[in-house]
Amino acid sequence: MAHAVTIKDIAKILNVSVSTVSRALRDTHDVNKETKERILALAAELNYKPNFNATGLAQGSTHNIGVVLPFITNYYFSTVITGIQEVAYDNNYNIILYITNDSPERELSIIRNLSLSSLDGLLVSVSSNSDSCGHFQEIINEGTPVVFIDRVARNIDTSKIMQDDYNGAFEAVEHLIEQGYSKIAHIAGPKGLDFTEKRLNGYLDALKKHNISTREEWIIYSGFSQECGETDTIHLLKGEQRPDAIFAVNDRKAIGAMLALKKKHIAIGREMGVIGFTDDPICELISPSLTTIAEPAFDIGRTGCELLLKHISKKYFHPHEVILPGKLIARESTMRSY
Amino acid sequence: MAHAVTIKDIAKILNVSVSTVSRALRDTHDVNKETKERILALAAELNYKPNFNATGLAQGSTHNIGVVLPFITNYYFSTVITGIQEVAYDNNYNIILYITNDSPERELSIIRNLSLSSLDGLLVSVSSNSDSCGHFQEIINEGTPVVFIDRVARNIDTSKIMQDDYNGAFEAVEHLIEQGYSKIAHIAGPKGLDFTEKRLNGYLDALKKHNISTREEWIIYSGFSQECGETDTIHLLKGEQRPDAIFAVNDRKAIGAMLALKKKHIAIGREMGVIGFTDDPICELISPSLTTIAEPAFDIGRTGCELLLKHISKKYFHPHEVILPGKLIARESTMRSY
DNA sequence: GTGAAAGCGCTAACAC
DNA sequence: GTGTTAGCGCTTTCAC
Repeated sequence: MAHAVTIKDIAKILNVSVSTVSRALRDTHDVNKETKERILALAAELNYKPNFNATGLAQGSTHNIGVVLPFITNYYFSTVITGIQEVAYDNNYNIILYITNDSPERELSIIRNLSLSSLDGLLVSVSSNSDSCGHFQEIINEGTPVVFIDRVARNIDTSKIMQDDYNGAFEAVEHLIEQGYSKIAHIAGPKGLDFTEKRLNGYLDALKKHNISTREEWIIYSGFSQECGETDTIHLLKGEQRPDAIFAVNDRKAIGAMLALKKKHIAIGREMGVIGFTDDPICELISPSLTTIAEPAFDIGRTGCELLLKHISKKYFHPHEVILPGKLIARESTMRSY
Repeated sequence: MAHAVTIKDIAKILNVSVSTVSRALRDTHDVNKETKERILALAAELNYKPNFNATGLAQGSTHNIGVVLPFITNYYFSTVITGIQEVAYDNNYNIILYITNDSPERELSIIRNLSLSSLDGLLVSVSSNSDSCGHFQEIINEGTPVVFIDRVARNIDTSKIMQDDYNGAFEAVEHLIEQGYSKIAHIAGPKGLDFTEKRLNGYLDALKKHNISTREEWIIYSGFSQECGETDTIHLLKGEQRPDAIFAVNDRKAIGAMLALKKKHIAIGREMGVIGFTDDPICELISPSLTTIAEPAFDIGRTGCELLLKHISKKYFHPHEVILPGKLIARESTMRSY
């Protein structure tokens, strides 16, 4: 194992003290311009890399940030983490990944076992059903900054990055109206979830703005899965009044809706518009392609990481709440001419 | 910022020396059973957690393993990393993620800038087109263990985890034959890629075993995208002899093939069987659902990480090559009765 | 079986 | 502007 070059080596070769080398390398204090250049040159030549364990020990900081996510095997979270990684890498930070499998118990055990001394900060998206968030507050109290992304803990006073669910839904429904649909149903998520309600409100307000009425039975609450989307749609088709468009709370349910419509030989687009939410790559793969509201997953990761780094570097950085807009991606499933 | 409890604190309280505490905690050397118990009890009570920076500095090891992947926003790699994470977490290792965006330049720059002193080992899946792998050899030479997963660097003597492309393809084609298809085409990847060729050979050998002939124009080399799958299929349909089944090198291309068949109103399953490779979740979402060979993504991650940990703990652990089998998932796209 | 002390690589007072 | 020194939390000889 080749001995890694240290500042001591550089100091010896250049006949200066280690502190001078340290100062030159970090560009702190005044160092004679010429000796500084010599040091920098030699460091580059020897391919010197600082030992993070040592810097960490000496100044109580590591270059690690923890990232706690429910899972990463879907489009949304894997994109979020890619955004985080980009910022972290550019700033010479490592990301340490923890996956909770969306289980509150595992989340708790991860947080409890966290070695805070090896973490400068934490980026977290809480598990669903994680009702108590005391464990996060504890960490913050102990001095480790935490930034929430996407799934935030309401009651904790720290920075949060979310997407604009309300306006995304509003825009989705307005798009349907513009395309000439007027009997618009909403297959929603379960009642009582924050972002589900925001999307519902966006739906209601868009209809209101355009003086379009809805019907109670056109709003169906159920789970997030494709099967739910299918069942909900069958239910809608059986109703007294059949809608001519469906706004689904996410792409999965929209796809379920499309499958149900296909089985009933109802022409998607022409007879019944369908719009989703997320912009999973699958939207483009299916036929007809699915109109949706693209969530700013990558930017959520990036912004979250940038904010966390500010919390880390500035001791008294004030918490920010950032809401990022989504973007309508119009495709075939809402084209009347399709 | 609450002061984290250190072995010094424990030592002071219990009136023993720090070395005794250290020894007790790590279960090394002989420590009086009773004092050891007292130490362990107090450590648990105070919620003592070792400072990885300090242990790392002292014994030249960190608890970090680097993971270098081309991207993580697809099903395969996000599942691989979930597997890695699980093993790492169970063994008290952190994973530090690097994403190359499948760019050889970025890969090189990441590897060159790696602070090896903060990494105990490296798990890597090389970028495509990354022809020179000297940078990995350098790292190994400097004493950091490297394990390759999925996309391996052929010429480097270290552990490698791959999936069984040959037998997966063989099984896929044999499945088609069992279902009664006999004119089987293969839409392959680009020529010259390792795993593409293995899948091609599996295809050829399965046909040979069953004394079924193929035709030169039934084997088409092109890219991995859905569009390529579509184009290839249109090409096949125009040919002199129309095949009655298509084995696609991956699910993406299989989906492209299905889209092309739908446009031509050819019944998938009954008139033309289609089989893919990977088992992307989309296989279940589309209609008809897509038969495929499931790649053992999770196990690849897990096994890779386990192997790396062995390399880290045992100085002279001999390199292993592990080939994990895939699994046939029969769905509608290869049902003649569908 | 246990303690004292040196040292891992680096930073930060403090002197000069 | 630069060197000396102590110390971050832990492990590890080396004594006893």
